[in-house]
Amino acid sequence: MSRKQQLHRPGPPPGPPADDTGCGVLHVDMDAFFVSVELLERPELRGRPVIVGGTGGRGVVSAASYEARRFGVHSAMPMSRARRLAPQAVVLPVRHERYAAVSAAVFELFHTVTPLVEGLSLDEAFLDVSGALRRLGRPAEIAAKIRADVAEQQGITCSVGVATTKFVAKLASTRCKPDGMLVVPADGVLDFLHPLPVAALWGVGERTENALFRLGLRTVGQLARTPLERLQRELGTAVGRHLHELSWGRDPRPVDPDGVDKSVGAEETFPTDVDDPVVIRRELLRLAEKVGERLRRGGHAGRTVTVKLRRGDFSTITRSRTLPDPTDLTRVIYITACELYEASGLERVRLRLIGVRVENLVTAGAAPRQLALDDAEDGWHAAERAVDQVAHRFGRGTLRPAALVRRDGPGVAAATGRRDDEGNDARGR
DNA sequence: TCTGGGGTCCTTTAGCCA
DNA sequence: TCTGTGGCTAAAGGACCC
Repeated sequence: MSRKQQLHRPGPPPGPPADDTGCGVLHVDMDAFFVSVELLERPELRGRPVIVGGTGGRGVVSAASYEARRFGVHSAMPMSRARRLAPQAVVLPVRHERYAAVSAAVFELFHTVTPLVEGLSLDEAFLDVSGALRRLGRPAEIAAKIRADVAEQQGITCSVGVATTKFVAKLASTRCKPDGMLVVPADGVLDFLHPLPVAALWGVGERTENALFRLGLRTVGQLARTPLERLQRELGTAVGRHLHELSWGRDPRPVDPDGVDKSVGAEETFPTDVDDPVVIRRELLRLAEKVGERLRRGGHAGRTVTVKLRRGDFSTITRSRTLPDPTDLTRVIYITACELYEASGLERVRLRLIGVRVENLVTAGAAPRQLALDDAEDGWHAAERAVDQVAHRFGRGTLRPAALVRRDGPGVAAATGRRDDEGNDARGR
């Protein structure tokens, strides 16, 4: 459960069906998705507090069953705290591939309703059903059918918000969880919105909520009646305008099925803080490999490489460099990341997390390349694509840079002729 | 209590250039 | 020639989302 989901309150009491005329936007949200998928294979756990999340020393909760939520457990909570709050809870590790498979099936079902499906994450999506009314019925009927089909075909429940805009549909689905549906009629938007707490608004997190409290604003209605200029002065022009628009139910964003990736990144929190540059560089290589492989798989290349370094005290810096040409090469990403790390002044500082990200993405085929480098680059491209293919066929890690092979690992380590902790020089591999 | 990992978007600052 | 200015881009940090 996200912080937003903690704002959940029971929906309106049952009454005559709300008027869904003009409510072409559906927000479908799976209930406790990761937990629900796990329960498909572990039905004996139904009705018990179940938590899915990182089981290591520094893990957090990814999803909690509604039984676990009764103990105050919610997503993003440190697992150590969750275990204290609900010691009897069953804790399961995250199995991303499993959730992705169920998610793909659910999205396939969405596409039988409308091609206008905008996924927000594995477990939620917007659907624009305004073009499907003649074929499938009124929006509320379509929503009910989706809920029934998901339950029947996948064995899990979802909640659906039905409204005129994405933002209101999303709020509506949150308010009717779990296993519910809520229609917000076009002429009832402000009645629905204005009593809600400001934190219900998309874009109001802890910081902004506190800032709004300092201004004496606790409900969406109070925010709506605050002059735009004052909001912009206190929160910044963009955020102030954004929240003011939302508070009046104005959200012109269409359901956009063609979202393109803007960046690809990978990061890792160490089990314990690390200050050994050799270990850090080896992790940078591993992360660069992961990012490079995903860039190539997605047909992307990017111009800007960013490294993220988080100290033991949680303070975080980022350092980035924009390259002359877009790249999808692990080698280039790794070299750049190492140079940024070395120039950061944090080489002997204890770090709890490092990350590598590539931004300013373009389609790989369209990326310009320096003529002088083309031959050498082609060689690296061929080599890295070969590694990708081996990984695809035999599994990740079958072929890997010598620097990533542990001395106690299977066989290959001996061939590198070096100690594991010397593996910091893969830049020349 | 002690904070993951994948992202997007916004703001501020600084340098470059016309 | 010097100075101011505005646009643009890059870099860095931070808030927020699921």
